[in-house]
Amino acid sequence: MRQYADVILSIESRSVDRTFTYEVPEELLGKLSPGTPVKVPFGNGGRLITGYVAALRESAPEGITEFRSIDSLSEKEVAAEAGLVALAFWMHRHYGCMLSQALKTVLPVKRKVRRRSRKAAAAEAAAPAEAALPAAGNAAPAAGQEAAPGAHSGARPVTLNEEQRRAAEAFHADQEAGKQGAYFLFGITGSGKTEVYAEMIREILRQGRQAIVLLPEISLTFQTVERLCRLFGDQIAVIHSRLSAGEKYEQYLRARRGEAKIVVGPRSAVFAPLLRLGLIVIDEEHDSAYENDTVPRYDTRDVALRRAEIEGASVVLCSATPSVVSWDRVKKGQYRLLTLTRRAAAGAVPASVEVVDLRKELRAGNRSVFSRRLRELIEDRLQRREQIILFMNRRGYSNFVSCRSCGNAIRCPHCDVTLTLHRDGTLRCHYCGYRIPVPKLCPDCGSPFLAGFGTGTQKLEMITRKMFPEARVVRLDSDTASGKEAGSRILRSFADGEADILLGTQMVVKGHDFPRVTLVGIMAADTELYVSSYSSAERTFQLLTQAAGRAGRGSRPGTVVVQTYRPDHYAVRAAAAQDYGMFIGEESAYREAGGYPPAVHLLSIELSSKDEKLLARAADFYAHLLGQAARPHGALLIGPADAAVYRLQDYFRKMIYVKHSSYDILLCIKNQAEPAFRAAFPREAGVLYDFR
DNA sequence: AGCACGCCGACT
DNA sequence: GTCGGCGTGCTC
Repeated sequence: MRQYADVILSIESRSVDRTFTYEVPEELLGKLSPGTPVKVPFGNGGRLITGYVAALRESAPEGITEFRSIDSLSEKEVAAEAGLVALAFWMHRHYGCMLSQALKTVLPVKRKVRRRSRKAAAAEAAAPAEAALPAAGNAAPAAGQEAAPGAHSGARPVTLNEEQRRAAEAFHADQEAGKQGAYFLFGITGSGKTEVYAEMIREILRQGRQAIVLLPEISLTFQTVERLCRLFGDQIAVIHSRLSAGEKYEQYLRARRGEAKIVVGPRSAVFAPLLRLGLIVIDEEHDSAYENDTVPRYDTRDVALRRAEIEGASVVLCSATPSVVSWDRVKKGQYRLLTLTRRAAAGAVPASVEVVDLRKELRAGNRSVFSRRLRELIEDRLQRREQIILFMNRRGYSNFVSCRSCGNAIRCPHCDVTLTLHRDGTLRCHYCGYRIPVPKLCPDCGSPFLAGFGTGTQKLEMITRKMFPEARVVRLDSDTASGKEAGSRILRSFADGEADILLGTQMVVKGHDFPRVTLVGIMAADTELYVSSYSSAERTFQLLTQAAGRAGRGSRPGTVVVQTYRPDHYAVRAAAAQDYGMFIGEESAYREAGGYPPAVHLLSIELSSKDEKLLARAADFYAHLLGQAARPHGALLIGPADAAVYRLQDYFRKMIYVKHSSYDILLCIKNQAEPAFRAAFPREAGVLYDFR
């Protein structure tokens, strides 16, 4: 009996982007399965190429008579789980990337751990779970939370409130009935979602299965990681960005050997090779960190759902501010909804929110970044020795520097954006990193009258220190958090009460639990609203609600001050009212009327080139091809149009959009038009596809 | 990707 | 006359 194997080659080229069928030699019969790495002869020279078995077959495919034989097993490579191979095929189809790219994405990177000092190795052997924690972590309890003696001994029971218990029991009932499925755990900020999914994980462990917990950014969610480590001890393998490739691989091995039952990590952990996957938790489901920004541009939420389907596992998405797409699926019954409506900490109630109209402040003669109300409340909190968070969605010192004589703002020579002034006297591009010292004279007209406009976190820090000299202030943004563990160190010191005011960008609002914070100030609520994107209102609402959720998590009630020039905008009003229903109602109507996801599926194509003329020709040609492919399906073609930032790092960029109610039809249109485009522009223009 | 075959310019 | 440019095409 002859056996054949379909093999995916490790060659990244569209021309070999399919499987090739080889004969299985006698000595390899029974030794191959989907995911086995092999060496195969390929091409005229018959040189040996690494590939992965995709499937085994008993009969040869039609139309081919001559077969080469698999040479040998490839010992150097890591074997893939069969489920992950299936997932790679799905990603190949769903995101239009090459099979080899999809497979590479799904496989752990095998690399040796560099030899460490004997001391470090000994410490690790003594406390394996601690080695898995973020470097500075070591399961130190956060302020206001109980220390957990003997945390490493295993799972510890937690008491859930009535609501939490009901949510967990709904999951348990389904599990006992053998029903796998997708759930949406919708709970207001501070309602104790972590405890609920921890309970679900416990159920999965009881079944002898394993779980994956996905978090948006590990360094900024160290509190959640620590809580999970306290609950599950050394059953956890934590994957975080500061681990070397070898250390990551070691954690995956622990999971595959079954030593670790739970893998906690960022989006790439959705591919963790587990023996018996039972549950994937996606915490803070709405976070844009779940969208991969390089090829393949996968959406972790969809990958998780697909992987769970392949392996017969369940998925739980969690958020206080569900993404519009996920909520649409809840409404369509694709996710079972579990709801938490009350804050879990004893006596904690949702914060009260005050909206301050900055236009009125200006009219009243207050030109400071602090409204009178916010200033008053900060003074009050400082007096009562309670903590404050200030959120400002822009880093640097001044937004831009412009000339008072000719009015020109100083721009990046590589990107179509203005340069941001930083306190060290440099002008920086936040898109490409370009930096120069601030010029003495205007580069356009030679005038010495240059001035910075707008406020970033650095300037806010300076103003805050000046206005509240007695306050201890720390700043958290990508400038101060650039070091190894700088981000979590700043957050930890704030949690330990070493500062009164924490100010910074998005990073300060990401799901932290600081019970002593009773005031959150949102300095400019509407900056995001001026970004021209169909999802800017969604991002604004999420940001404001998450920021508001940082206040009043302990026993003292919290207050949130939202400063804005757009107090009438529904994203601001809904966030102030902490009313998700109000937001989603308005937002769904807007998406429906404008023809944006989830009302339709949207394919965005970004073309880029250093050659502007060539780019224009390529974009026109591709739009023409796509138009031809789209017409019979009645799909809508938009563009080509210049990207929002037309020039980025010396590359010009144009966008083409295709809209249709069916995802499959969008894929089909892309697949139909792409070969002709590639034939005409083989490599001069970069193309990036994004399916929503 | 890599390696063949293939048809036009300046070199020992 | 031949050596070699890289355009096109194929690889189970």
